[in-house]
Amino acid sequence: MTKASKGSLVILLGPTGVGKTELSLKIAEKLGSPILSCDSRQLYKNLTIGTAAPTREQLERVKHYFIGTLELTDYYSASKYEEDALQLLALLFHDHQSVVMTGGSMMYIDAIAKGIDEIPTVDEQLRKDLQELYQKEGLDPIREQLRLLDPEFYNFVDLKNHKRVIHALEVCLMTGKTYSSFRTNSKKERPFNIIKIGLKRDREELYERINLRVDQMMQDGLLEEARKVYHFRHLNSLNTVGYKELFNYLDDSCDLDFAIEKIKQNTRIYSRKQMAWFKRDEEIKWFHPDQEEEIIDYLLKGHLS
RNA sequence: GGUGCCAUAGCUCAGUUGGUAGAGCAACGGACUGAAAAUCCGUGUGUCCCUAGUUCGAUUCUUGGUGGCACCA
Repeated sequence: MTKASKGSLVILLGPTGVGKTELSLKIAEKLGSPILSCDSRQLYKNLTIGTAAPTREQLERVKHYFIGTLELTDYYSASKYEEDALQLLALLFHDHQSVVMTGGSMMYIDAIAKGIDEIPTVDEQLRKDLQELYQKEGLDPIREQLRLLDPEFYNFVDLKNHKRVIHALEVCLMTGKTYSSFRTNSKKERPFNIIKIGLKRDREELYERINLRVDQMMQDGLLEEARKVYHFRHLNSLNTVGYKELFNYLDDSCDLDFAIEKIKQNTRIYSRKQMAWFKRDEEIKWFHPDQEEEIIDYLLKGHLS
């Protein structure tokens, strides 16, 4: 099989607010590609304003996948995304030479580009039970069990991070094997080329865009959107910047201005975490979002098959 | 105009019986494989308002300013 017949996945990544959506449309139009969203929150229905999902007009310009396809109550994960996206890509590469993937969910991107280890999905009841134990007795008894069942991971893991500790124990209890034994950390081969384009702005510029975007979201009716999903507030899908802060306001535990400031602040912090993650990825070729021509040049001259 | 109180980190404030200072929040750095917009870890960034004294040494005490607040006119 020649390189040319494989097809190319152009991954457009970068921190929130940098300008991925608009640029992804231009590039997809230029390449005649569909867009595959890689955003752990835009996947959900009814979160369009707060997640800055593509607008109806934008969705009409280019065919999008993985926007608003999940119910707020649906369970989802990076590994499920890997599965779903790979399946879809196999289909799309039948009649497209390239597909544009865009989004900022770091682990989802890596799940596609590098793969994620095969770890069994945790049984719902077991998760509930451990959650209950954690609520009642704290992390100590869970840590202790993990120490006995998987000393290797116990020594490796951040013991203060309850999510990691609990998940490792879940897997141990469910499979009867150590969690470590599932962690191979190997890079998976993909049947397509991968080109990573990173979008970057000066911090000051990015922060200003984020602040303005939050104000715009409020004008567009974010508060109303949050109110509509308020009764689902305990779900993971709504443990999301832009919603959790407004839920506090709706609970009467802070005033609206404070909630809005918190949204801005938490979005800025999130953007930094994204940059910290992306910084380590040496496969990324970085551009400013205004460098549309350069990016397309880069893709056409030798990088696209 | 008079009297009193205050001035310390980006903000709100502790504190130093005289040996150049510390909390919360913010800010910043990092980790990250099935909940990841999640979760967790780390870091003090400072003309202690200015000036002149006393002192081996002043952010701390004294003098005089400047600014703010309160009360009295």
